[in-house]
Amino acid sequence: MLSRKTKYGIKALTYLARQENQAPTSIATIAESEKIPHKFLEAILLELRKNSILGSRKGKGGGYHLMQLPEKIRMSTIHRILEGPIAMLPCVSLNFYEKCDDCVDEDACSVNKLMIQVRDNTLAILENQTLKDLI
Amino acid sequence: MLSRKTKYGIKALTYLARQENQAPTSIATIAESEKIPHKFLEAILLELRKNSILGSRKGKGGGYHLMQLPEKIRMSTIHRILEGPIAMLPCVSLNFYEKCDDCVDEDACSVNKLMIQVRDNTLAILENQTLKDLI
DNA sequence: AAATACTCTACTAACCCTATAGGGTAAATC
DNA sequence: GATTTACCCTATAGGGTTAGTAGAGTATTT
Repeated sequence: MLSRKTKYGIKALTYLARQENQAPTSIATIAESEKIPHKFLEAILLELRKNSILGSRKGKGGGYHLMQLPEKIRMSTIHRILEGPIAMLPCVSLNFYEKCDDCVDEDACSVNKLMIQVRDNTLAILENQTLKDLI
Repeated sequence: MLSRKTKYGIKALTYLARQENQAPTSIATIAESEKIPHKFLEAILLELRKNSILGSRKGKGGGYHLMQLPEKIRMSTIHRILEGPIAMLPCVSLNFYEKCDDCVDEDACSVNKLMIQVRDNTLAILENQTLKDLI
């Protein structure tokens, strides 16, 4: 299941992507429009900023804005930042690989093979879809 | 991320599927071979039995056995029993549908559309793959 | 200077996951 | 029919994560 954090994050990003001008949008504006708890959204946008997805401006008229064009922002990137690995198992993850405690032979593991299939498919979708496609 | 419960469950099922005869296999045997905590495995197999995936026999020489041929057991079924919905969001689930609190218009929800794609793809794999394919 | 709005730290309640304990019950074997 | 084997069931506990809250601090614009 997708965490609320990721869900809120994607909704906030699409909100920003729908804005026509580059003017900053405040946390409060996004929170109200998308029905996201203000303080929770605050933390999410901060994390996206630290990962160079968003930029921010303080002071009056400040807020957040996208650092790239919506068509340049892949959903796989967003997923990895907010939700973590795309793979369903650590032993199947490309970016966060970890060996299983209980697995004697990974190549012979039935679960491993199945989940690699799922990962490849999900990854293909998330790499292909950009923020622009979600508008 | 896939829970250990599901992972252990699949491993146990493939172990049973690999057995040539129909003779019952005890929990202890599976637990040792697959390095699964005995008591935890007990609960998992019980759940699979309640869902008619497994049958059991008590007493000496007893144990668990598959109720259907491996090629008849779809991974989507197993996933739904042990892990729950295949969809990443309740509002995207076919079997466990639930409306989102924060969503005003589901048809206009960007996350919803994205996750429907992911679900359709994952589902296709899990419906197609059977226990026999995992051996 | 004052207002605005982002930044950071800390905290909490709730929930789920994993695992364990211990006894109860049914059935096969001797 | 006693014993053993192995399933069946309930309860519980620790740890970790998630979701959300609170409040003070800091930077910037008007």
